[in-house]
Amino acid sequence: MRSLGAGRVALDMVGETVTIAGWVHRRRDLGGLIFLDVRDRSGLVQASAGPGWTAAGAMDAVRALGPEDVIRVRGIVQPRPEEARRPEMATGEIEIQVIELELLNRARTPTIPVYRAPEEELPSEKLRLRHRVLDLRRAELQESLALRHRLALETRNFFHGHGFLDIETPILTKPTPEGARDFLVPSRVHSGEFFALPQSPQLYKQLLMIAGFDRYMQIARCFRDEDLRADRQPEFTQIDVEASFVEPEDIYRWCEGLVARLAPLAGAVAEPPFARMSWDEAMERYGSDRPDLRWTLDIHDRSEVLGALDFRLLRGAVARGERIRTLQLEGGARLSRREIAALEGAARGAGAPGLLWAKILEDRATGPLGRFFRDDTRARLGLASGDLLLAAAGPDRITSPALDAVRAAAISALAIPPSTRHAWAWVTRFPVFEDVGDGALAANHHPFVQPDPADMHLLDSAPLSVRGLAYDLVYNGTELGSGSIRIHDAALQRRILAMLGLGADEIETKFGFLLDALGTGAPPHGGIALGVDRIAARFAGASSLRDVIAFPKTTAARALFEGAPTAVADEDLAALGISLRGRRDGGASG
RNA sequence: GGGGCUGUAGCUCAGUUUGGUUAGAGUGCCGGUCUGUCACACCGGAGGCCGCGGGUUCGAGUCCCGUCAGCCCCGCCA
Repeated sequence: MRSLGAGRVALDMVGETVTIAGWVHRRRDLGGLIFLDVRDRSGLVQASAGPGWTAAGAMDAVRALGPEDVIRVRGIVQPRPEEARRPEMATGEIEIQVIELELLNRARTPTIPVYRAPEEELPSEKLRLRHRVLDLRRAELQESLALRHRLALETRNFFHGHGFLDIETPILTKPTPEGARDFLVPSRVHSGEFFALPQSPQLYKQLLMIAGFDRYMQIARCFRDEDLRADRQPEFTQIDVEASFVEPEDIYRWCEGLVARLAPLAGAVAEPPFARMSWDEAMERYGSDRPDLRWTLDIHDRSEVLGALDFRLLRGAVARGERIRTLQLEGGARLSRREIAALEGAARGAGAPGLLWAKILEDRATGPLGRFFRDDTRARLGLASGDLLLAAAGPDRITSPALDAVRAAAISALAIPPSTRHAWAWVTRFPVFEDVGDGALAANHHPFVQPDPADMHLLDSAPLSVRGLAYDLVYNGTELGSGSIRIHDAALQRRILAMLGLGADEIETKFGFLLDALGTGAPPHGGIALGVDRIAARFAGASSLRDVIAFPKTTAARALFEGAPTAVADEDLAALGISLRGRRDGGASG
């Protein structure tokens, strides 16, 4: 139907007759001479129609074209006149002189424009999602989805090259008590019973290890029925990896090798080995388990110096066993009161009661904290004239997130240049448990993380101090992946589940199949899952996952194009043995 | 579940602070002129449930209450 893509027409084809097919991107009608930009996935090319080379009938057809009409053009590749060349465009040196034009399909005037003038705003996201086929025709989204394809292809090739098998796991699975809410799927055959869509293939990949598959990978769709964010969709895609007889180092090596091959596909850089940092160190130095290491600015514990000042608030904090932690900003004294107040606002927004500060001037220190400085305070803190000291006092669970937020705000306010553009890091040794109050424990990650053997003696006495063989891959402050070595011992797995508050019966009902499998001779194993949507969004420079997903959901978890979810007919529910409680919307449709 | 922002022509937005005659602009669309345009240019025209419902008022795009939708955030979620 066509001889090549519109964007592939090139200068060395001058004189050739070509046939292209695509959409009318734009038409410029000069009267006797008409120019068309013809677009397909490969790009744009200008077609010109004029009486010297285009028959009268074709001329009329060109005159009648509107945007997004689908056409086929046969013509001769010609160089443009000298003064009409556009070297900045891929096909700007040439044009196709129209001999023949066929209208393949008429388009109604697009509700939202595909063509966009320079600096013209995008239509609202609501309309972009409702008219997604038009939005997807834009070069940016075409390129984002093409990037996703290249990432997926390279990923499969990489793991294939390392002996991994791509194995599919079920979409209809067993509801899990832990973690996120499940999407439930009613079983018609077993009325009153439900499948769940997988939150991840976690248990299946462990079962595959136990079954002896050694090295598994899958680009897997995952589902979590939780509220959305710009970086969270109810269905998302993971590069899911698991291997047997491995240690964390093996996983790091594979992931670093993978990322080093993926990054160049998007013009990013990843140079292994990546930085390593324990969770404790990340929280201590950056207040976050996913620190943005493009900036080296870090947090210091200044309890000793600041707690000794005649400042009741700080003395009290230290007396309670709390700490005073600071960020010291070189040149930060140039910030205005208003700008510093914005930093304080960042701290408050993250849950801190406030933020203390001191401006270091030539001969003195000012501000609510600077007023209390002693003669030697400045020297003991290593502060220089022009610096700004920001301090937060309190328990770490308050000061860490607050200083993390302040750090980001300060970097932005002072326009501190990053020391690198691509900061990759492993954050390791996450706590196995988190405190959910009243002495109850929850799994910090999931209940299958292998506790560090060195911490095993703390399991009963100080479970919150137990670190796991768990690790996150962090890129520029975004968590792109998360994994761990798993528990392969049935007794330990049972013990951990019990610590999480599950009764013996519940453990058997919910996890009996796993424990049973572990008892059949499970190899030591571990793995990781990398977020494809996040990787693609980061690499494509997209601010939202929606820009790297063909048909994403809105923040209210709706699909605007096709209109899902939707009510269903009563008879369909009846067949599933389901009746709805209370009112329901009228628009039931089968 | 909670907080914030937004909703006016097909699209992008003014107008809402301080209620007042006929709600504007750009672009797109329709018609016309135009042989080197590429945001073509020029002339003319059509196009509005001011998200929806209620209230206050002589009078509501504008004020109040409710509601729906989109986006951002907290909770939630790795």
